[in-house]
Amino acid sequence: MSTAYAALSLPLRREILDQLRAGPATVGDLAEALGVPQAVASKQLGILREAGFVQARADAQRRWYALLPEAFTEVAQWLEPYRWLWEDRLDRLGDRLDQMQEHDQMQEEEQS
Amino acid sequence: MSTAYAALSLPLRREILDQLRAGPATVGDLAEALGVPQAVASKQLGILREAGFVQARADAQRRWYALLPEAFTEVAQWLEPYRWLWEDRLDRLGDRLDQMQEHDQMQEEEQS
DNA sequence: TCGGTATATTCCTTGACGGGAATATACCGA
DNA sequence: TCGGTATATTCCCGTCAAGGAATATACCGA
Repeated sequence: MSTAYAALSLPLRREILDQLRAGPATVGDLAEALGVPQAVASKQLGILREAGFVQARADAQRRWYALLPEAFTEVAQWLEPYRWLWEDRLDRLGDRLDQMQEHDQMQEEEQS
Repeated sequence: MSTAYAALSLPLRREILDQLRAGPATVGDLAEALGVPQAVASKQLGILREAGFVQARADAQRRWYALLPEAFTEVAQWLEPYRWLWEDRLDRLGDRLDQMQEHDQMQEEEQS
């Protein structure tokens, strides 16, 4: 359960991460939002924290959990070499494949 | 073990995928390249196939396994909404460190 | 100090996975 | 048809994860 991938293997943990996209939340908030006992939420948050997906900031008795780039970056980087696999299949329609020019000239393209 | 994420949780399976980036390979090839028994390779390939990462093409007794976009796309799409997390951190690292305390203020308590 | 609140941890049971060994299945060439 | 080759499947076992229940820990307000 140490790796980031293993942490993502449980749907509940992915739901927690999805939930945290709305902003930091406490264990109780997440437990209620996802309909699971407090102990379960706490345990899974511990695993997500250990894997580097989230971070806890103490505020008296409560812990505000928030997303952390760490593990996401790890997964994204592993996935990167496979990008061609699905990319030149998704834009199969426009043929305007100017492949991988990620952070080069991303000034004004908000009308995608 | 049904989801793509669960399939990625085992290092050996990720190694198989990495290996397949070089092109299609047979079970025996992969087993030898990764130093595992044939049965182990076959079993893990079955899991990867079930998860949609690879595809098997029969050629007499051998099976040529090749990468398949399916599951990669699934993972990539799930990861996409989190992209801002690590992107505007690689770009402007060091300025956006106060993202997670929008609606509460810290009162200089690093030594309590 | 004393509840009351919020979270973490432990114990326990059930179920599933990973890997080894052996066997089964499918196919080739002669 | 008969080995020989390549792969899949089954059985077994050690290990570990998930969840529930209960408890422990830490902190607040009065």
